[in-house]
Amino acid sequence: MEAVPLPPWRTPPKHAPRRPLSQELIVEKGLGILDAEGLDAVSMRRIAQELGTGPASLYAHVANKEELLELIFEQVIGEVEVPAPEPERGLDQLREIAWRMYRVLHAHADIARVPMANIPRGPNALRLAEGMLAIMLAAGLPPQVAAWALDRLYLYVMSDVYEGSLYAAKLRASGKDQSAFFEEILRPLQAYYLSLPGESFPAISANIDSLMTGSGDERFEFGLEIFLRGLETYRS
Amino acid sequence: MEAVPLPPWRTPPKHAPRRPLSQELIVEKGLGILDAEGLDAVSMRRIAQELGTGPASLYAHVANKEELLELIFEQVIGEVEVPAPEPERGLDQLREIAWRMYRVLHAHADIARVPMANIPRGPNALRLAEGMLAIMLAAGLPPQVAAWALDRLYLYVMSDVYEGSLYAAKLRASGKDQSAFFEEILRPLQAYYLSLPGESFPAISANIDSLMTGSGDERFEFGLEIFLRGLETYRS
DNA sequence: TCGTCGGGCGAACACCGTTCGTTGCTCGAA
DNA sequence: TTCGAGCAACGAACGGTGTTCGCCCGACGA
Repeated sequence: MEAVPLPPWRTPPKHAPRRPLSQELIVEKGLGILDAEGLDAVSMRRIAQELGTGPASLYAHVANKEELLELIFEQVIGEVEVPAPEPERGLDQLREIAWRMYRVLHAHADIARVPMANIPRGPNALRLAEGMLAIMLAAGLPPQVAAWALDRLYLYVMSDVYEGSLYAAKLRASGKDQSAFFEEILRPLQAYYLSLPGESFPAISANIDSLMTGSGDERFEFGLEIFLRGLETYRS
Repeated sequence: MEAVPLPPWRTPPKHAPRRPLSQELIVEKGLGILDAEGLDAVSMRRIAQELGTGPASLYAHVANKEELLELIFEQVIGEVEVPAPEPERGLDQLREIAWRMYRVLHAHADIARVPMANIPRGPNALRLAEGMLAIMLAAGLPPQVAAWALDRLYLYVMSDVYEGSLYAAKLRASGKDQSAFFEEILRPLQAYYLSLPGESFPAISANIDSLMTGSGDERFEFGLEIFLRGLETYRS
Protein backbone atom coordinates (compact mmCIF):
# COMPACT_ATOMS: atom_id res chain seq x y z
CA MET A 1 0.00 0.00 0.00
CA GLU A 2 1.63 3.23 -1.19
CA ALA A 3 1.38 6.29 0.96
CA VAL A 4 -0.78 8.88 -0.76
CA PRO A 5 1.14 12.14 -1.14
CA LEU A 6 -0.38 15.08 0.65
CA PRO A 7 -2.65 17.09 -1.66
CA PRO A 8 -0.83 20.40 -2.30
CA TRP A 9 -3.83 22.50 -1.40
CA ARG A 10 -3.74 21.16 2.19
CA THR A 11 -1.13 22.73 4.41
CA PRO A 12 1.08 20.08 5.98
CA PRO A 13 -0.01 18.83 9.41
CA LYS A 14 0.72 21.87 11.52
CA HIS A 15 0.13 20.41 14.93
CA ALA A 16 3.81 20.98 15.41
CA PRO A 17 4.99 24.43 16.27
CA ARG A 18 6.25 22.47 19.25
CA ARG A 19 9.94 22.30 19.96
CA PRO A 20 11.55 18.97 19.21
CA LEU A 21 11.72 16.59 22.15
CA SER A 22 14.77 17.06 24.33
CA GLN A 23 15.95 16.27 27.82
CA GLU A 24 15.60 19.89 28.93
CA LEU A 25 12.07 20.03 27.62
CA ILE A 26 11.13 16.86 29.47
CA VAL A 27 12.70 18.06 32.71
CA GLU A 28 10.99 21.41 32.36
CA LYS A 29 7.60 19.86 31.82
CA GLY A 30 8.12 17.42 34.67
CA LEU A 31 9.03 20.24 37.03
CA GLY A 32 5.95 22.13 35.89
CA ILE A 33 3.65 19.24 36.72
CA LEU A 34 5.44 18.70 40.03
CA ASP A 35 4.98 22.32 41.05
CA ALA A 36 1.36 22.38 39.98
CA GLU A 37 0.08 19.03 41.20
CA GLY A 38 2.78 17.34 43.23
CA LEU A 39 5.07 14.40 42.71
CA ASP A 40 2.30 11.83 42.45
CA ALA A 41 1.06 13.51 39.29
CA VAL A 42 4.46 13.23 37.64
CA SER A 43 4.31 10.08 35.53
CA MET A 44 5.99 9.27 32.28
CA ARG A 45 2.61 9.00 30.63
CA ARG A 46 1.50 12.35 31.92
CA ILE A 47 4.64 14.15 30.79
CA ALA A 48 4.44 12.50 27.38
CA GLN A 49 0.80 13.46 27.05
CA GLU A 50 1.49 17.11 27.82
CA LEU A 51 4.25 17.00 25.25
CA GLY A 52 1.82 15.60 22.71
CA THR A 53 3.45 12.22 22.37
CA GLY A 54 3.54 8.73 23.87
CA PRO A 55 5.49 7.54 26.89
CA ALA A 56 7.94 5.51 24.82
CA SER A 57 9.32 8.66 23.23
CA LEU A 58 10.77 9.91 26.48
CA TYR A 59 13.13 7.00 26.83
CA ALA A 60 15.31 8.29 24.01
CA HIS A 61 16.30 11.23 26.21
CA VAL A 62 16.11 9.83 29.71
CA ALA A 63 17.18 6.40 30.96
CA ASN A 64 14.21 5.94 33.28
CA LYS A 65 12.00 7.76 35.71
CA GLU A 66 14.57 7.70 38.48
CA GLU A 67 17.09 9.53 36.32
CA LEU A 68 14.45 12.04 35.29
CA LEU A 69 13.65 12.82 38.91
CA GLU A 70 17.32 13.26 39.67
CA LEU A 71 17.58 15.74 36.83
CA ILE A 72 14.62 17.67 38.16
CA PHE A 73 16.19 17.71 41.61
CA GLU A 74 19.43 19.00 40.16
CA GLN A 75 17.55 21.83 38.53
CA VAL A 76 15.84 22.77 41.79
CA ILE A 77 18.90 22.55 44.01
CA GLY A 78 20.66 24.82 41.56
CA GLU A 79 18.45 27.65 42.78
CA VAL A 80 20.18 27.65 46.15
CA GLU A 81 22.76 30.41 46.32
CA VAL A 82 26.00 29.46 48.01
CA PRO A 83 27.91 32.25 49.79
CA ALA A 84 31.69 32.31 50.05
CA PRO A 85 33.04 31.47 53.51
CA GLU A 86 33.47 34.38 55.92
CA PRO A 87 35.50 32.78 58.71
CA GLU A 88 34.67 35.46 61.25
CA ARG A 89 30.99 34.51 61.08
CA GLY A 90 31.74 30.96 62.19
CA LEU A 91 28.84 28.59 61.80
CA ASP A 92 26.24 31.31 61.28
CA GLN A 93 26.51 30.95 57.53
CA LEU A 94 25.42 27.36 57.90
CA ARG A 95 22.13 28.50 59.31
CA GLU A 96 21.73 30.78 56.33
CA ILE A 97 22.37 28.02 53.81
CA ALA A 98 20.07 25.59 55.60
CA TRP A 99 17.27 28.13 55.44
CA ARG A 100 17.88 28.75 51.75
CA MET A 101 17.69 25.05 51.01
CA TYR A 102 14.56 24.81 53.10
CA ARG A 103 12.84 27.59 51.24
CA VAL A 104 13.87 26.52 47.76
CA LEU A 105 12.81 22.94 48.34
CA HIS A 106 9.52 23.99 49.89
CA ALA A 107 8.84 26.17 46.88
CA HIS A 108 8.96 23.06 44.73
CA ALA A 109 6.68 20.99 46.87
CA ASP A 110 7.64 17.39 47.20
CA ILE A 111 10.80 17.19 45.14
CA ALA A 112 12.36 16.47 48.53
CA ARG A 113 11.05 12.94 48.24
CA VAL A 114 13.69 12.29 45.60
CA PRO A 115 17.16 13.01 46.95
CA MET A 116 17.04 10.90 50.09
CA ALA A 117 17.25 7.89 47.86
CA ASN A 118 20.71 8.54 46.53
CA ILE A 119 23.81 10.57 47.15
CA PRO A 120 23.41 13.72 45.04
CA ARG A 121 26.06 13.82 42.40
CA GLY A 122 25.01 16.52 39.96
CA PRO A 123 27.14 19.66 39.58
CA ASN A 124 24.71 21.91 41.43
CA ALA A 125 24.49 19.58 44.40
CA LEU A 126 28.27 19.35 44.46
CA ARG A 127 28.62 23.11 44.43
CA LEU A 128 26.32 23.29 47.43
CA ALA A 129 28.23 20.59 49.31
CA GLU A 130 31.51 22.31 48.54
CA GLY A 131 30.19 25.58 49.93
CA MET A 132 28.92 24.06 53.15
CA LEU A 133 32.10 22.10 53.70
CA ALA A 134 34.26 25.17 53.09
CA ILE A 135 32.30 27.16 55.64
CA MET A 136 32.66 24.48 58.28
CA LEU A 137 36.37 24.10 57.70
CA ALA A 138 36.85 27.85 57.77
CA ALA A 139 34.98 27.94 61.07
CA GLY A 140 37.61 25.68 62.57
CA LEU A 141 35.90 22.30 62.62
CA PRO A 142 38.17 19.25 62.31
CA PRO A 143 37.88 17.74 58.80
CA GLN A 144 36.26 14.51 59.90
CA VAL A 145 33.69 16.40 61.95
CA ALA A 146 32.96 18.74 59.06
CA ALA A 147 32.57 15.86 56.61
CA TRP A 148 30.07 13.98 58.73
CA ALA A 149 28.31 17.16 59.82
CA LEU A 150 27.74 17.93 56.15
CA ASP A 151 26.06 14.57 55.79
CA ARG A 152 23.93 15.02 58.90
CA LEU A 153 22.84 18.58 58.14
CA TYR A 154 21.95 17.60 54.61
CA LEU A 155 19.88 14.73 55.98
CA TYR A 156 18.18 17.02 58.47
CA VAL A 157 17.07 19.57 55.90
CA MET A 158 15.95 16.95 53.41
CA SER A 159 14.04 14.89 55.93
CA ASP A 160 12.23 17.90 57.34
CA VAL A 161 11.17 19.06 53.90
CA TYR A 162 10.28 15.50 52.98
CA GLU A 163 8.02 15.19 55.98
CA GLY A 164 6.45 18.50 55.12
CA SER A 165 5.88 17.40 51.55
CA LEU A 166 4.05 14.28 52.69
CA TYR A 167 1.83 16.45 54.84
CA ALA A 168 1.21 18.77 51.92
CA ALA A 169 0.44 15.84 49.64
CA LYS A 170 -2.17 14.58 52.07
CA LEU A 171 -3.69 18.00 52.27
CA ARG A 172 -3.81 18.22 48.49
CA ALA A 173 -5.26 14.75 48.15
CA SER A 174 -8.00 15.54 50.63
CA GLY A 175 -9.18 18.36 48.40
CA LYS A 176 -9.91 20.54 51.38
CA ASP A 177 -8.34 23.85 52.24
CA GLN A 178 -5.86 24.14 55.06
CA SER A 179 -8.23 25.17 57.85
CA ALA A 180 -10.81 22.50 57.01
CA PHE A 181 -8.03 19.92 56.90
CA PHE A 182 -6.79 21.13 60.27
CA GLU A 183 -10.23 20.88 61.80
CA GLU A 184 -10.87 17.40 60.50
CA ILE A 185 -7.48 15.81 61.11
CA LEU A 186 -5.60 17.65 63.84
CA ARG A 187 -8.61 18.45 65.99
CA PRO A 188 -9.64 14.80 66.44
CA LEU A 189 -6.01 13.95 67.09
CA GLN A 190 -5.85 16.55 69.80
CA ALA A 191 -9.10 15.26 71.25
CA TYR A 192 -7.68 11.76 71.21
CA TYR A 193 -4.60 12.90 73.11
CA LEU A 194 -6.83 14.66 75.61
CA SER A 195 -8.82 11.48 76.11
CA LEU A 196 -5.75 9.47 77.06
CA PRO A 197 -5.75 8.18 80.61
CA GLY A 198 -3.64 10.63 82.59
CA GLU A 199 -2.17 7.90 84.77
CA SER A 200 -0.78 5.97 81.80
CA PHE A 201 0.46 8.97 79.83
CA PRO A 202 1.22 11.67 82.38
CA ALA A 203 3.91 13.48 80.38
CA ILE A 204 1.83 13.65 77.21
CA SER A 205 -1.37 14.59 78.99
CA ALA A 206 0.31 17.40 80.88
CA ASN A 207 1.94 18.88 77.79
CA ILE A 208 -0.55 18.59 74.98
CA ASP A 209 -0.40 22.28 74.19
CA SER A 210 3.37 22.22 73.93
CA LEU A 211 3.21 19.17 71.71
CA MET A 212 0.62 20.58 69.33
CA THR A 213 1.97 24.10 69.02
CA GLY A 214 4.55 25.26 66.55
CA SER A 215 4.49 25.64 62.82
CA GLY A 216 6.71 23.72 60.44
CA ASP A 217 9.06 26.70 60.22
CA GLU A 218 9.37 26.99 63.98
CA ARG A 219 10.15 23.32 64.37
CA PHE A 220 12.70 23.44 61.60
CA GLU A 221 14.39 26.41 63.23
CA PHE A 222 14.45 24.68 66.60
CA GLY A 223 16.09 21.56 65.23
CA LEU A 224 18.59 23.62 63.28
CA GLU A 225 19.46 25.54 66.43
CA ILE A 226 20.05 22.33 68.38
CA PHE A 227 22.26 21.04 65.59
CA LEU A 228 24.34 24.19 65.41
CA ARG A 229 24.76 24.39 69.17
CA GLY A 230 25.88 20.80 69.25
CA LEU A 231 28.25 21.30 66.35
CA GLU A 232 29.71 24.35 68.04
CA THR A 233 31.08 22.11 70.78
CA TYR A 234 33.36 20.45 68.24
CA ARG A 235 35.19 23.65 67.29
CA SER A 236 38.82 23.57 68.25
CA MET B 1 -28.22 -25.11 37.90
CA GLU B 2 -28.35 -26.75 41.33
CA ALA B 3 -25.12 -27.17 43.26
CA VAL B 4 -24.28 -30.85 43.46
CA PRO B 5 -23.94 -31.93 47.09
CA LEU B 6 -20.54 -33.23 48.04
CA PRO B 7 -20.33 -37.03 47.73
CA PRO B 8 -20.08 -38.33 51.30
CA TRP B 9 -17.05 -40.51 50.57
CA ARG B 10 -14.98 -37.41 49.76
CA THR B 11 -13.78 -35.50 52.78
CA PRO B 12 -14.85 -31.86 52.56
CA PRO B 13 -12.44 -29.50 50.80
CA LYS B 14 -9.58 -29.57 53.24
CA HIS B 15 -7.46 -26.82 51.77
CA ALA B 16 -8.52 -24.98 54.86
CA PRO B 17 -6.80 -25.84 58.05
CA ARG B 18 -5.99 -22.19 57.63
CA ARG B 19 -7.22 -19.78 60.24
CA PRO B 20 -10.06 -17.58 59.12
CA LEU B 21 -8.93 -14.27 57.68
CA SER B 22 -8.34 -11.62 60.31
CA GLN B 23 -6.53 -8.35 60.70
CA GLU B 24 -3.80 -9.92 62.82
CA LEU B 25 -3.22 -12.60 60.24
CA ILE B 26 -2.93 -10.04 57.46
CA VAL B 27 -0.54 -7.87 59.46
CA GLU B 28 1.55 -10.89 60.38
CA LYS B 29 1.83 -12.03 56.79
CA GLY B 30 2.62 -8.53 55.60
CA LEU B 31 5.40 -8.18 58.14
CA GLY B 32 6.76 -11.55 57.06
CA ILE B 33 6.98 -10.48 53.43
CA LEU B 34 8.47 -7.13 54.44
CA ASP B 35 11.21 -8.80 56.47
CA ALA B 36 11.98 -11.33 53.79
CA GLU B 37 11.84 -9.23 50.63
CA GLY B 38 11.42 -5.60 51.56
CA LEU B 39 8.61 -3.10 51.35
CA ASP B 40 8.35 -3.17 47.58
CA ALA B 41 7.30 -6.80 47.72
CA VAL B 42 4.44 -6.01 50.07
CA SER B 43 1.39 -5.63 47.88
CA MET B 44 -2.23 -6.41 48.58
CA ARG B 45 -2.18 -9.04 45.87
CA ARG B 46 0.91 -10.70 47.26
CA ILE B 47 -0.45 -10.88 50.81
CA ALA B 48 -3.75 -12.24 49.55
CA GLN B 49 -1.97 -14.81 47.43
CA GLU B 50 0.08 -16.09 50.37
CA LEU B 51 -3.13 -16.30 52.36
CA GLY B 52 -4.71 -18.34 49.59
CA THR B 53 -7.29 -15.78 48.57
CA GLY B 54 -7.84 -12.75 46.38
CA PRO B 55 -6.96 -9.13 47.06
CA ALA B 56 -10.55 -8.05 47.55
CA SER B 57 -10.86 -10.21 50.65
CA LEU B 58 -8.39 -8.12 52.58
CA TYR B 59 -10.54 -5.03 52.45
CA ALA B 60 -13.01 -6.52 54.91
CA HIS B 61 -10.35 -6.30 57.62
CA VAL B 62 -8.26 -3.33 56.58
CA ALA B 63 -9.43 -0.01 55.16
CA ASN B 64 -6.60 0.30 52.63
CA LYS B 65 -2.92 -0.30 52.17
CA GLU B 66 -1.93 2.79 54.10
CA GLU B 67 -3.77 1.60 57.17
CA LEU B 68 -2.22 -1.84 56.82
CA LEU B 69 1.27 -0.38 56.75
CA GLU B 70 0.49 1.71 59.81
CA LEU B 71 -0.59 -1.44 61.62
CA ILE B 72 2.63 -3.18 60.66
CA PHE B 73 4.60 -0.20 61.90
CA GLU B 74 2.74 -0.27 65.18
CA GLN B 75 3.67 -3.91 65.60
CA VAL B 76 7.34 -3.19 64.94
CA ILE B 77 7.63 -0.11 67.13
CA GLY B 78 6.12 -2.16 69.93
CA GLU B 79 9.36 -4.10 70.12
CA VAL B 80 11.19 -1.06 71.45
CA GLU B 81 11.57 -1.28 75.19
CA VAL B 82 10.99 1.95 77.06
CA PRO B 83 12.87 2.44 80.33
CA ALA B 84 11.48 4.42 83.24
CA PRO B 85 13.10 7.82 83.75
CA GLU B 86 16.17 7.91 85.98
CA PRO B 87 16.62 11.65 86.51
CA GLU B 88 20.22 11.35 87.68
CA ARG B 89 21.21 9.99 84.26
CA GLY B 90 20.01 13.14 82.52
CA LEU B 91 19.80 12.85 78.77
CA ASP B 92 21.84 9.65 78.57
CA GLN B 93 18.71 7.56 78.53
CA LEU B 94 17.70 9.34 75.33
CA ARG B 95 20.75 7.99 73.60
CA GLU B 96 19.79 4.52 74.75
CA ILE B 97 16.24 4.80 73.42
CA ALA B 98 17.39 6.23 70.12
CA TRP B 99 19.71 3.28 69.63
CA ARG B 100 16.97 0.83 70.47
CA MET B 101 14.68 2.40 67.91
CA TYR B 102 17.49 2.36 65.40
CA ARG B 103 18.18 -1.31 65.92
CA VAL B 104 14.57 -2.47 65.96
CA LEU B 105 13.72 -0.53 62.82
CA HIS B 106 16.82 -1.76 61.04
CA ALA B 107 15.89 -5.31 61.93
CA HIS B 108 12.68 -4.86 59.96
CA ALA B 109 14.27 -3.42 56.89
CA ASP B 110 12.38 -0.62 55.28
CA ILE B 111 9.36 -0.27 57.51
CA ALA B 112 10.92 3.11 58.22
CA ARG B 113 9.54 4.32 54.92
CA VAL B 114 6.10 4.28 56.48
CA PRO B 115 5.97 6.44 59.59
CA MET B 116 7.37 9.65 58.16
CA ALA B 117 4.11 10.03 56.33
CA ASN B 118 1.96 10.54 59.38
CA ILE B 119 2.06 11.27 63.07
CA PRO B 120 2.15 7.88 64.79
CA ARG B 121 -0.93 7.42 66.86
CA GLY B 122 -1.03 3.76 67.78
CA PRO B 123 -0.70 2.72 71.43
CA ASN B 124 2.85 1.42 71.08
CA ALA B 125 4.07 4.60 69.41
CA LEU B 126 2.37 6.63 72.13
CA ARG B 127 4.03 4.59 74.86
CA LEU B 128 7.38 5.31 73.26
CA ALA B 129 6.67 9.02 72.95
CA GLU B 130 5.51 9.15 76.56
CA GLY B 131 8.73 7.50 77.71
CA MET B 132 10.98 9.87 75.78
CA LEU B 133 9.07 12.92 76.93
CA ALA B 134 9.18 11.79 80.55
CA ILE B 135 12.93 11.35 80.38
CA MET B 136 13.47 14.80 78.93
CA LEU B 137 11.25 16.45 81.50
CA ALA B 138 12.94 14.56 84.31
CA ALA B 139 16.28 15.75 82.97
CA GLY B 140 15.19 19.33 83.51
CA LEU B 141 14.29 20.48 80.01
CA PRO B 142 11.58 23.16 79.74
CA PRO B 143 8.31 21.58 78.52
CA GLN B 144 8.27 23.39 75.18
CA VAL B 145 11.86 22.37 74.49
CA ALA B 146 11.11 18.77 75.45
CA ALA B 147 8.03 18.65 73.25
CA TRP B 148 9.80 19.91 70.15
CA ALA B 149 12.93 17.91 70.89
CA LEU B 150 10.78 14.79 70.92
CA ASP B 151 9.57 15.68 67.45
CA ARG B 152 13.08 16.40 66.17
CA LEU B 153 14.71 13.31 67.66
CA TYR B 154 11.94 11.13 66.31
CA LEU B 155 12.46 12.67 62.88
CA TYR B 156 16.20 12.13 63.10
CA VAL B 157 15.98 8.45 63.91
CA MET B 158 13.29 7.79 61.33
CA SER B 159 15.02 9.69 58.56
CA ASP B 160 18.34 7.97 59.16
CA VAL B 161 16.76 4.53 59.10
CA TYR B 162 14.69 5.57 56.09
CA GLU B 163 17.78 6.59 54.20
CA GLY B 164 19.43 3.33 55.15
CA SER B 165 16.43 1.37 53.97
CA LEU B 166 16.57 3.01 50.57
CA TYR B 167 20.21 2.07 50.32
CA ALA B 168 19.40 -1.48 51.36
CA ALA B 169 16.57 -1.65 48.84
CA LYS B 170 18.92 -0.62 46.06
CA LEU B 171 21.41 -3.22 47.14
CA ARG B 172 18.70 -5.86 47.15
CA ALA B 173 17.35 -4.79 43.79
CA SER B 174 20.80 -4.95 42.25
CA GLY B 175 21.00 -8.62 43.17
CA LYS B 176 24.66 -8.27 44.05
CA ASP B 177 26.26 -8.86 47.41
CA GLN B 178 27.47 -5.98 49.48
CA SER B 179 31.10 -5.91 48.38
CA ALA B 180 30.26 -6.17 44.67
CA PHE B 181 27.73 -3.39 45.10
CA PHE B 182 30.32 -1.29 46.86
CA GLU B 183 32.83 -1.83 44.10
CA GLU B 184 30.40 -0.96 41.35
CA ILE B 185 28.65 2.01 42.90
CA LEU B 186 30.80 3.63 45.53
CA ARG B 187 34.12 3.12 43.80
CA PRO B 188 33.11 5.02 40.64
CA LEU B 189 31.63 7.71 42.85
CA GLN B 190 34.91 8.05 44.69
CA ALA B 191 36.77 8.13 41.39
CA TYR B 192 34.40 10.85 40.19
CA TYR B 193 35.07 12.93 43.30
CA LEU B 194 38.79 12.44 42.78
CA SER B 195 38.48 13.65 39.20
CA LEU B 196 36.89 16.93 40.23
CA PRO B 197 38.98 20.00 39.43
CA GLY B 198 40.76 20.91 42.66
CA GLU B 199 40.46 24.62 42.00
CA SER B 200 36.64 24.47 41.76
CA PHE B 201 36.08 22.07 44.63
CA PRO B 202 39.02 22.52 47.00
CA ALA B 203 37.23 21.50 50.19
CA ILE B 204 35.79 18.31 48.71
CA SER B 205 38.98 17.36 46.90
CA ALA B 206 41.08 17.79 50.04
CA ASN B 207 38.75 15.74 52.19
CA ILE B 208 37.54 12.84 50.10
CA ASP B 209 38.69 10.26 52.60
CA SER B 210 36.84 11.98 55.43
CA LEU B 211 33.72 12.20 53.29
CA MET B 212 33.73 8.57 52.23
CA THR B 213 34.64 6.99 55.53
CA GLY B 214 32.23 5.97 58.22
CA SER B 215 29.60 3.27 58.40
CA GLY B 216 25.91 3.93 58.82
CA ASP B 217 26.19 3.21 62.53
CA GLU B 218 29.05 5.65 62.98
CA ARG B 219 27.22 8.41 61.19
CA PHE B 220 24.07 7.79 63.17
CA GLU B 221 26.02 7.95 66.41
CA PHE B 222 27.72 11.17 65.36
CA GLY B 223 24.45 12.89 64.54
CA LEU B 224 22.91 11.66 67.76
CA GLU B 225 25.86 13.02 69.70
CA ILE B 226 25.51 16.44 68.08
CA PHE B 227 21.82 16.46 68.86
CA LEU B 228 22.33 15.54 72.51
CA ARG B 229 25.10 18.07 72.99
CA GLY B 230 22.91 20.75 71.50
CA LEU B 231 19.93 19.73 73.59
CA GLU B 232 22.09 19.77 76.71
CA THR B 233 22.48 23.53 76.32
CA TYR B 234 18.76 23.95 76.95
CA ARG B 235 18.81 22.37 80.40
CA SER B 236 17.93 24.82 83.14
C1' DT C 1 -37.84 -22.25 59.10
C1' DC C 2 -37.05 -18.16 57.09
C1' DG C 3 -34.59 -13.72 56.31
C1' DT C 4 -30.96 -11.00 56.57
C1' DC C 5 -26.45 -9.70 57.29
C1' DG C 6 -21.75 -9.76 56.16
C1' DG C 7 -17.31 -12.03 54.98
C1' DG C 8 -15.24 -14.13 50.88
C1' DC C 9 -13.92 -13.32 46.36
C1' DG C 10 -13.78 -13.28 40.88
C1' DA C 11 -13.68 -9.83 37.70
C1' DA C 12 -12.90 -5.55 36.26
C1' DC C 13 -11.21 -0.50 36.26
C1' DA C 14 -7.88 2.83 35.78
C1' DC C 15 -3.61 3.53 36.41
C1' DC C 16 1.70 2.71 36.47
C1' DG C 17 6.97 2.07 34.29
C1' DT C 18 9.05 -0.07 30.72
C1' DT C 19 10.06 -2.68 26.23
C1' DC C 20 9.43 -4.33 21.59
C1' DG C 21 9.30 -3.63 16.87
C1' DT C 22 7.98 -0.65 13.23
C1' DT C 23 7.85 3.80 10.88
C1' DG C 24 9.71 7.53 8.73
C1' DC C 25 12.87 11.40 8.69
C1' DT C 26 17.52 13.31 8.25
C1' DC C 27 22.02 13.45 6.96
C1' DG C 28 26.42 11.92 5.17
C1' DA C 29 28.75 9.21 1.65
C1' DA C 30 29.08 7.70 -2.98
C1' DT D 1 21.36 13.18 -7.00
C1' DT D 2 20.64 8.92 -5.00
C1' DC D 3 21.15 5.60 -1.77
C1' DG D 4 21.68 3.73 2.77
C1' DA D 5 22.35 3.90 7.58
C1' DG D 6 21.17 5.40 11.87
C1' DC D 7 18.09 7.01 15.08
C1' DA D 8 14.21 9.71 17.16
C1' DA D 9 9.34 8.89 17.42
C1' DC D 10 5.77 6.12 18.80
C1' DG D 11 1.61 2.53 18.92
C1' DA D 12 0.85 -1.39 21.28
C1' DA D 13 1.54 -4.45 24.58
C1' DC D 14 3.36 -6.68 29.12
C1' DG D 15 3.08 -7.35 33.72
C1' DG D 16 2.41 -5.14 37.54
C1' DT D 17 -0.34 -1.83 41.16
C1' DG D 18 -4.54 -0.34 44.64
C1' DT D 19 -9.21 -0.44 44.81
C1' DT D 20 -14.37 -1.28 43.80
C1' DC D 21 -18.46 -3.66 42.21
C1' DG D 22 -21.64 -7.15 42.72
C1' DC D 23 -22.62 -11.85 43.43
C1' DC D 24 -22.47 -16.03 46.32
C1' DC D 25 -23.25 -18.43 50.36
C1' DG D 26 -23.02 -19.71 55.08
C1' DA D 27 -24.20 -18.56 59.80
C1' DC D 28 -27.12 -16.68 63.02
C1' DG D 29 -31.22 -14.33 65.13
C1' DA D 30 -36.26 -14.17 65.07
